[in-house]
Amino acid sequence: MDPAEAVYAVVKRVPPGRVVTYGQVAGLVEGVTLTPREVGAIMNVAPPEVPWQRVVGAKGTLPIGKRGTELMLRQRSLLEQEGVAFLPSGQVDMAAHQWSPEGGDALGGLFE
DNA sequence: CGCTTGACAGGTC
DNA sequence: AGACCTGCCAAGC
Repeated sequence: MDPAEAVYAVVKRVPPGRVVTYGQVAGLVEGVTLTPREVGAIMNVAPPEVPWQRVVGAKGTLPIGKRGTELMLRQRSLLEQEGVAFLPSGQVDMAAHQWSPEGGDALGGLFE
């Protein structure tokens, strides 16, 4: 299986209003050895059908830096539409929105 | 074939 | 709290 498709499959499992970290995705992908960097590189070329905006840094940070804030603003916009709360610092509220593969909705109560 | 770079993560200074 | 270093694996040059 191509690493890229494996990553897409994982990201697609992330429900709206939830986010995962690059490291998490890297660890969730089975059969393929990946690193957070690989995930990022793959996200960069992810097709529209993949909710790449739900993948954020370990601290809820958005991939700002190389690409400029342009991408970040679009990502924040998409996430806000899904009900994701952003901190004043411009990061995702991880405590309330980080997704767990086990049980998937472990933080569901918190989200309400 | 080896060095550099990369939407990261974690620990240390 | 912010800056810096190391580890990770793959792809590009």
